[in-house]
Amino acid sequence: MMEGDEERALAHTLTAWFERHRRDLPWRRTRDPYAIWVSEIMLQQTRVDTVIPYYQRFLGRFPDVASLASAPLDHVLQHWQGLGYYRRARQLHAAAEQVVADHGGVFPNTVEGLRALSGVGPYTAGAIASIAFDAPAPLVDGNVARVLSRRFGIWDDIKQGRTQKELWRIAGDLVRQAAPPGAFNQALMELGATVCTPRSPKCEQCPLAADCVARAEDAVDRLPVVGAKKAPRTVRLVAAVVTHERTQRVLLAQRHADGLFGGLWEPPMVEGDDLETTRGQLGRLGAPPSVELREVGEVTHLLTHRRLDVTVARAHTARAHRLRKPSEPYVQLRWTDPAEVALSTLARRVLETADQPQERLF
DNA sequence: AACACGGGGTG
DNA sequence: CACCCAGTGTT
Repeated sequence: MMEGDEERALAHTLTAWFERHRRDLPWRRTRDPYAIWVSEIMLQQTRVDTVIPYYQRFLGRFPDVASLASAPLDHVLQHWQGLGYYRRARQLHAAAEQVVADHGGVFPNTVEGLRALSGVGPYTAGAIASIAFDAPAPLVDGNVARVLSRRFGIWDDIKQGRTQKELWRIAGDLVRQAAPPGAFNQALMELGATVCTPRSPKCEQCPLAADCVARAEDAVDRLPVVGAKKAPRTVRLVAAVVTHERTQRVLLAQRHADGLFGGLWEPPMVEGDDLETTRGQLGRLGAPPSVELREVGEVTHLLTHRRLDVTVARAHTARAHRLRKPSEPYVQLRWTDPAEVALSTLARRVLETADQPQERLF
């Protein structure tokens, strides 16, 4: 058999399947590299259904790379609030400036050129190169890793560097025999997203079932192999929601650009669980002294690597005190309307909890 | 190689 | 509740 025949057959089968079963997604209605880039950044570790409304709003407000590059970062963050991994928004903005400044507003069309953009790693570079420019560039994401590990019976931990290297090699062998490469890469991911799912895969609908090693060995539910994950650490916090009585503005703090919820605003939070200590800590943060905090509720927020148990305390003040420069993790304090700034989902939930009317216990 | 980084859908 | 998602950058 000629070298590459098996790859060519698989690629053809999968691409043909994709033509019949592809979902109609907003970013599949364009060949604009900018729009495809935005979608790929949003889709990092984020599901299609979550991304769609964000993508629509974002493209409406920032229709091209120039409009994104010239927009204030705060506006970009506001359109990102709730999506998570906020560093992506900052890097997207920085990369837009890169494209305008270094490439005259024209997107790079090679993997190497794309890789140089902030926030574009090996996956995203392969995605843009293949989907927007039809370059025969491979890509491996969670879906592709799952499909390939099952189809070829790969029993090594897919998180390991060596296994990843092997997966990228296979993906490369396949995409080089595919036409067009962009459709093939999307087909691979689409299969993983809709048929070759992590649990309860629909093997009876799978175009690759006949040649699937995992299927043949009745091992579909044991592949891919993924190493054990660490349990998230629990952190106890107190959030202080201080409202200015006349204006109803709230004391909000902006987080440092690096780290958790980078660049977003929230009611000041300090580690710990007792209100007395919190009051002192707030002073250290530059907040008004001696506000009377009253506990009004509890919010539990789950992240991949953290569990945040937040006690929500509320206070009112008659005067909007002059604010000092806060200490870490905050960079600035402001009396503001929460609707006017970018909030994390945690901050939103804290504010909602503080807004609930207090019920008497009896 | 390990870790930080959000949020939500799914079984 | 556990799992994991169209990953990247830092340490």
